[in-house]
Amino acid sequence: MKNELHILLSTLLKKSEQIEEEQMKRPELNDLTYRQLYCLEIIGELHNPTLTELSEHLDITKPSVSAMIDKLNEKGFVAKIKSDVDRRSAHLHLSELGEKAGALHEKVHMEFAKLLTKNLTESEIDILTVLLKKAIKVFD
Amino acid sequence: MKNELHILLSTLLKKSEQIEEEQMKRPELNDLTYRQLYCLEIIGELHNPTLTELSEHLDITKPSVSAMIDKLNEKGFVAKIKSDVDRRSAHLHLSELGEKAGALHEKVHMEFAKLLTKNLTESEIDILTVLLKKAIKVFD
DNA sequence: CAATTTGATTAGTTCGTTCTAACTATTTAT
DNA sequence: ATAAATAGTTAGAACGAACTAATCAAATTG
Repeated sequence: MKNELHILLSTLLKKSEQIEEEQMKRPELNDLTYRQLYCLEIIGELHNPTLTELSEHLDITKPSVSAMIDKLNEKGFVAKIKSDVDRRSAHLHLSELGEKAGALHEKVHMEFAKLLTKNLTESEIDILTVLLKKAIKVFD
Repeated sequence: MKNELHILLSTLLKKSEQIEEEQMKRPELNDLTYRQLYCLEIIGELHNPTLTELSEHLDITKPSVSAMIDKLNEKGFVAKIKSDVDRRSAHLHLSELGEKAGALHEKVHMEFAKLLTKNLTESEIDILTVLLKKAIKVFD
């Protein structure tokens, strides 16, 4: 019995991984790799970071980031905008396409949640919410 | 209110991804890549497949699989055992280390479930189980 | 039995991701 | 104003992951 929840959660997690994989194949993502997508995600979170800032957050060297951004730039996902304040540095801006791609991870989670609540009534959703909120405290 | 569950699930999924990432860094995995780990997982599921079978399941060419297996063999995760029935072919066997690595994904899911139920009472776990079982039917 | 098919390998290529070392351009500090 | 620090780039190397084309050896089939 106790094991049952484990199996359910395992199914759940596998499903979300599967949904993500499917989403990665969407043609507008132009064969983005997971790494490149993650990069866009972080750029979105940091709000137009410089190359150095991005490099620190990704924990890879600046030349690596530079190369990666070049590719994302060629593919039309980001633009490098020279700073007026410090003319050595440039800020990374997501294009419309880049924004969409960067939000994909979050979107997958949302889609997943929507799917998961499809078979539940309002009150069941409320109970589930309360339980998960309690369960999740363990992560604090 | 309705959105709250979405956010909770998003947190949950992110946490499971984070746990997986941490597990990947364990030294006994000997710098296995995600792809290599996945390969071990599939070998485990297929029970000593031949190279061709593995190639079909991974949906990559045989030379690609061959190269990958060579690396996993060097690292001590798999062995190639020549078949007695068909002497052209070899069956892939996981070493003890390979077994453990291949089961990691499942183990992460189990660990996650255990963590998640830590703050819940028995009856709460029961309710959660019922709700998730109902919710999960949407995937059939 | 000869011809074809099949299982696996080898050789060579491409691309992504990362590194270090060395460089340019600009800004800051002595 | 010169020296030191910082932002970013370029060049060159290494590895992983994938591909195609060609080959070898064993098994199957006509």
